[in-house]
Amino acid sequence: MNPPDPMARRRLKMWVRLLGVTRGAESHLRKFLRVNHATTLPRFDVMAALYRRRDGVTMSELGRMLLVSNGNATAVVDRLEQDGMVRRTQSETDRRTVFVALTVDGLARFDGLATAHEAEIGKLFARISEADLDTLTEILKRMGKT
Amino acid sequence: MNPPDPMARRRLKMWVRLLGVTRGAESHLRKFLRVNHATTLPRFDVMAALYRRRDGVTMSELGRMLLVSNGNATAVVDRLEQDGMVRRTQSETDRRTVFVALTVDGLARFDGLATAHEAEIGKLFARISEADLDTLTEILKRMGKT
DNA sequence: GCCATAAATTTCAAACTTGAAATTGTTTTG
DNA sequence: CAAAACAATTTCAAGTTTGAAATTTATGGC
Repeated sequence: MNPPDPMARRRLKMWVRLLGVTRGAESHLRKFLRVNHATTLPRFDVMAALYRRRDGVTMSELGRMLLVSNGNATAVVDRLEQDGMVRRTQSETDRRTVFVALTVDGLARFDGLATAHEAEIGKLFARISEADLDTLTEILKRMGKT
Repeated sequence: MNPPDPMARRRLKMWVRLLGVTRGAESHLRKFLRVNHATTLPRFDVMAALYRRRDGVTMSELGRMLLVSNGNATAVVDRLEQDGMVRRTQSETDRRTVFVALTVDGLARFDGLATAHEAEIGKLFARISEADLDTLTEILKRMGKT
């Protein structure tokens, strides 16, 4: 009925592997953040985005950076704001837009988190050879274009 | 304070790329399944797992196959069961364990879904060269060990 | 200026996800 | 056998995530 397409089949196999590796690593990181640092992956992701853009981003930009919906960004930022990790500021020139940025506390908190996170990633992928690592990064970079 | 570790840094860069590519593809697939097939990614994942193991799996196995928690598996299976796509059966030899399997309807439904899904993956990753595809799959396979 | 349209964010309901606790059933061990 | 340890699943509360609808504000054409 459907003409089997060998290339599509191979792409599917790749996708299944990709998903497996990513989910496995995410599980590991979630547990690491929870057990060792009493936080979660989404919170970490938001703080990391705000760390990269220290002078603040709008909610829309934040969602775009993390590839999550607007509603999601609002929810996570709400909780981080309650914890005093981030601060919202209304734009002066456009009252629709809201800037989010790390507070001083948030920045201090993230400093520790980022170091630990990087070290954990280092451990998590320690078994990958240097050659594979570079090849993989290159291919992923090409895939990311668009 | 923290000795910068160039290898860990490179592993982190790779991880950020990996996450970006995976999230992007997941978003695309979610939308595809919703708009064209009125279903969701988690539902599809469960049905795909049950398709691969046509004679049924236990709830624990299902969770392990998909790398999700027990509670999650229960919830998605509950909804699929309500829709008549899957069926639960208690084990005769161990009354704690429950087998889940696709119903006839579920199987028919999945047939269409799987074809469309594979074709969409084919399109989604069409830009990857054949060489990259194989290299990537090999590396991911090595990473998946363990 | 006024109105339609567009843009930024929040709100909302539903679904998904997690991890811990509770339930139920099995196995091991004293 | 009884008790303890273990195993499979469900339940539960909290958090995450989505996409659509609602809200508020800006902008462009008339």
